[in-house]
Amino acid sequence: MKKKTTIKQLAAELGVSVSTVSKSLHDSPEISQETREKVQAFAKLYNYRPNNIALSLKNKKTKTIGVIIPEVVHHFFAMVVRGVEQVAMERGYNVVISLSNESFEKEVINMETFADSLIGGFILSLSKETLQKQDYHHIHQTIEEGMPVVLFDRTVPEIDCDKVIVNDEQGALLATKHLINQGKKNILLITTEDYISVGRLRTQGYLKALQKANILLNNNLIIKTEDTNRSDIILPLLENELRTALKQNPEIDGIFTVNEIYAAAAMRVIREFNLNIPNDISLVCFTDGVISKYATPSLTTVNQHGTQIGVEAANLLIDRLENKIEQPKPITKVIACEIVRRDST
Amino acid sequence: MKKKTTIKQLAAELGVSVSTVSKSLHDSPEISQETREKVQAFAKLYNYRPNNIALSLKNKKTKTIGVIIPEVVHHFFAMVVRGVEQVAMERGYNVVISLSNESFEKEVINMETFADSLIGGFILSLSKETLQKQDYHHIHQTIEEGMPVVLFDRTVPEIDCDKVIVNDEQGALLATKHLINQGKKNILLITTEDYISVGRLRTQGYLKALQKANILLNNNLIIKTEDTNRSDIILPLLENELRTALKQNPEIDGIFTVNEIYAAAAMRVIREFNLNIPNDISLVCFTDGVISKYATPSLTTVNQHGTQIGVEAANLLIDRLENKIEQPKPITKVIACEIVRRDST
DNA sequence: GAAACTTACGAAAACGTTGTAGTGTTAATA
DNA sequence: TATTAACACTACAACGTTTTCGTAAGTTTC
Repeated sequence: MKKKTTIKQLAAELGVSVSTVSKSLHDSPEISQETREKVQAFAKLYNYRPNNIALSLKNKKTKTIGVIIPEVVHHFFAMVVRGVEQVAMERGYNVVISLSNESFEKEVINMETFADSLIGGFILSLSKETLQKQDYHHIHQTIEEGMPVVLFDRTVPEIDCDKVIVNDEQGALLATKHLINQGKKNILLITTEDYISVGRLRTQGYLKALQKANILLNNNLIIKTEDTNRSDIILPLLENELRTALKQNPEIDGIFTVNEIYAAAAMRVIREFNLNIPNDISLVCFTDGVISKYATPSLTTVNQHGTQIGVEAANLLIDRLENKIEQPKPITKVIACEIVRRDST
Repeated sequence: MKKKTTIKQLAAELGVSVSTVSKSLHDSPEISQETREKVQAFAKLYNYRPNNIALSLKNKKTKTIGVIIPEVVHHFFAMVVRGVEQVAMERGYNVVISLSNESFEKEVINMETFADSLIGGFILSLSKETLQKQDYHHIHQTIEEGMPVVLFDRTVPEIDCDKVIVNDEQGALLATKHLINQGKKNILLITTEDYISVGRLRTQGYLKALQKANILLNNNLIIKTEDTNRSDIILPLLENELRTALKQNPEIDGIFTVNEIYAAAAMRVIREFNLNIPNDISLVCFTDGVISKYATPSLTTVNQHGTQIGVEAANLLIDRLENKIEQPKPITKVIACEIVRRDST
């Protein structure tokens, strides 16, 4: 077991000082060509690689960005991570991912642990619990300590920092309009309670689309559910509500859901009623994930460009870290959504 | 913007030495009760938290474990990460996740960057490209440098380290037996080429189950596909092969696929043929993910207990790091699979 | 009342690296 | 010949922390 080579060891082997080695490796003109080449050859031979911990201690900063997401087992967040990772790699940064599991407490602990150690800045999406509690002291404190923070997707106006957000309202508007364009007039919405900002915005987009098309709002056609992790509890309730809605409003000819799982539940119920998708009822949902792609029929979705969000967030953060942005005021980037047409409409 | 408090600052404020502060914070008996309390109160007031980078430099080790997975947008790997993260949190470790994107080169770069800096040990699953190339020098080198490595799921015998593996053969055997128990006799297998170890093992399990039930192997009932990320290219090919197989072997009454996506493709084709699942053809697949759960009908699957694999891997690694394992020889833990019965059988 | 011991604290080295400020040698200039 | 300049290198502090080894006082012991 050979331990890692240090500059000191190289210096001893070569009979020169530590400084000479360090400078040679950085091609400093202070050192003669000859010595430089000798040192570099030796370093290569011994497979020398600098100890980043020492560097970090010296530079008071690390080339690591921390990503905190509520969930990994989640298509959208995974896509964002992929985008962040891609940019970080290109620009020479490491990515540290941590999960809040939608818990306020874990989010706080994670941020503290990260801030304590190796992180230059944060990219994060708030947990549901945090949004419910509306307690953002940990984020404020981190920003206070001079650490750049980029919020994505689940953001709040109370926090003053760079943000990358999905244009949820526009996405929902597109989706609803898409259904209307197919001649559908009685569109059911399955959404979440309003404290989830994205749920609220998507509901707004739906309403706006109806308004634009001069379709009168029918409150019976909106189902709002609690948004918890326990889909095994939520879904049966949701399916029941949907059955009732379909029985009481047989005129329903389109359904728009704010996520894939609700769409999957909707498909199940629609099939129970022996209705055909898309002929009897068209179906569109938010989140262009695996369920939509591989369902039969495949689902038309609203793609939120998760990877692109990750890319933008990472670039924003790294630009801040490297002082490449003159503008001191926080920047908000809005990523437009796009309809992915498949067989359900 | 208030910068982070250091021991030095506390010492200056209190008019004592740095050593006294450090010892007081660690409740050393060398320091009087009175001083200790004063220092601790001050530390709390100033919101002091130790700088982990300095600690790492001093201790020559960090409380961080690196996880390298081929993909985040993948249910099984995401589950494993969740398990690792859970244990790490409990035992006071950080988790750094990085993605190889199934690329050999990225895997190597990631390992080097990690090894250079902040990592105490690795948990990883080999990329497909690495498996194809059979080039494991980067892993060997890391182990040589004294860093514990735990391999999971995609492992190879050439690497001598701790491993946590899924009992793929047993899982496949269970799945096939499950179909046989339902009275199915002509079971089609959709699997990957043999260089993917898990594909090979699953194929073996299928064969073994047939043998045990005294069912003669029919080679026409095995479809092997390339396993690339480009499912948009692979799936249409696969679906065509499946159509041919169904036409030529109308006696097929069960299908077992080695992943969810192939199962989704199978569902699509079965529906084309106007056959009923599970009455005409029963369907079982590996990977208990979202597709199986939310499909209609929901799919019977082989659950690989991803979270548990992550838990075992993390515990194994941390035990090594903390020298809690006397046994110097590598340990291999085998996690059994389990059938999750749903509506497709 | 001196030796031995305890208590409570401080000085300094160490971890690996970088950059500033020297230092000694040789060569060019006045 | 003395002064200066260029060159090629070294010494050392610093980053924040822990820990070993002192070392002053004060306290016991005989």
